[in-house]
Amino acid sequence: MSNCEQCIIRQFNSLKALTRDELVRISGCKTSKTIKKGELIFNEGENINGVFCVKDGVCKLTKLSANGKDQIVKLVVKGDLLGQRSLVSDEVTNLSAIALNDMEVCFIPKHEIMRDLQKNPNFTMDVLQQMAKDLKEADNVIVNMAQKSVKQRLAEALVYIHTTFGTTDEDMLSVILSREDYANIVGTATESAIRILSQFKKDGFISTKGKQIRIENMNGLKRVE
Amino acid sequence: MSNCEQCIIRQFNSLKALTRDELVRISGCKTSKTIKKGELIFNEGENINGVFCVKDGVCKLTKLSANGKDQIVKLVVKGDLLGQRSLVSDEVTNLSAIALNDMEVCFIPKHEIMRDLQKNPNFTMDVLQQMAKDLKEADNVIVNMAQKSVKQRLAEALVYIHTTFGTTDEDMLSVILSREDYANIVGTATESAIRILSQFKKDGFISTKGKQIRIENMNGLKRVE
DNA sequence: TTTAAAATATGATATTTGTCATGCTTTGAT
DNA sequence: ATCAAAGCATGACAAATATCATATTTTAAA
Repeated sequence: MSNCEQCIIRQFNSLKALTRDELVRISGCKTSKTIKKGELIFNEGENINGVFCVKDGVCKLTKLSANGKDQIVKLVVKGDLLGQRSLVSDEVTNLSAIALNDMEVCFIPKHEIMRDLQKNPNFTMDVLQQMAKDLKEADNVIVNMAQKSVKQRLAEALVYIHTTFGTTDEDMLSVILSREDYANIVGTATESAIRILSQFKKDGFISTKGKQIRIENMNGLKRVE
Repeated sequence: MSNCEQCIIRQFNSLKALTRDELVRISGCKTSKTIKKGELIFNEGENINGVFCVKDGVCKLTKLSANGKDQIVKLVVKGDLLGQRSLVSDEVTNLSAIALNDMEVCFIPKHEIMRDLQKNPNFTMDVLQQMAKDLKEADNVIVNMAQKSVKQRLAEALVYIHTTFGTTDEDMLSVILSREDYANIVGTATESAIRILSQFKKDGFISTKGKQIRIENMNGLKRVE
């Protein structure tokens, strides 16, 4: 059983605000999980009752819309805490989480961490700060959705994924998404996403090798209108 | 000088979690302001350094997009706290706030309320809950923006404004927005918003009298595709 | 009250995006 | 290795939305 106190991942999220004693207790009650690519971590409408600390891998947070399509609301990176909102509200979650590659996560039950949330102001403030940041990002997404073209949004998504998740040795984006995923990030039809990616290839902005994508001209993408 | 302890508005936001002593102190340092319709309360990029407790009136939170259009991200009601995020982060605000009708607000300086945020866990938890709720709503807006048609979004906006802000004696929506505001809520061209409102009139879903709008057939609006 | 400016309305047209159809590739299970 | 299923690609067309032009109405200032 690994140990939260020694876990480096902690530094990247609100758990860094916990004291040594709190960490020891959390260490004792957490459960580690391995999640395979494509697996569901939790589903919209479930009661998740805890938070997931993402030690490795990436997952998507999606929400089913009325027309039956999934919208990807956020990509969650290594280091993030998943399900923070479940700590604060007793409602079921409004999002689903699905692994985009193999993941390592620790699950910390709500009732254990709630103690800390109530007693350690540093921890609470950190959670609050994280949520404020999420909210600000959500505002940006709203504005982009409302005011930018599909092509611009897709270009930005590629840049975002490049800067956030980085590249492989061959400069390929290290997070591999299906064309449908790209469509669900920018909120368009799958065919439209495919067409625009093809266009980007013709323009020399990207190159592809199977599902892998390499950005060839970052500035080109940033200038898309 | 009015008194926070006796103020009913408090019941509608996180300030309800403050103790009597805390309220007395807040009462002493707050400033009341009257804001006229159309006036700017704060501007994107400003350091607001406090929260506004909205005693009366409605305002819009907007964000300027790259193409020069304002996107309305949220409408703020009587009872809401405005600028909560400034408490948590030291960054300048990412939004502008503009009054949609005459408003009464109290401004509470950040350094005063921060004390409470750090010392009263009930208050902190309440702020946290409010932010979690805002975040959930923001997710819904993202999905709607991405997946629904302009017509659907505009229909929903009308229903939302009806249920949230209510109507006058004559059943007119009590919040009066320009067509441009409607366009900026749903993220479309002003002409498109105007056209769709005209269509809704022809369909008998709404009637208008100047800028005022009356919903004539709520179910019709809810069934728009 | 008059009058200019702003907001609303609507037509014509261009552009963007979605939908349906069909063929080609890749992937993964047997 | 083979084969079906899933994913990718692209054409043809339809629908939604944006843009530009111009008239009409409303609003607010002098």
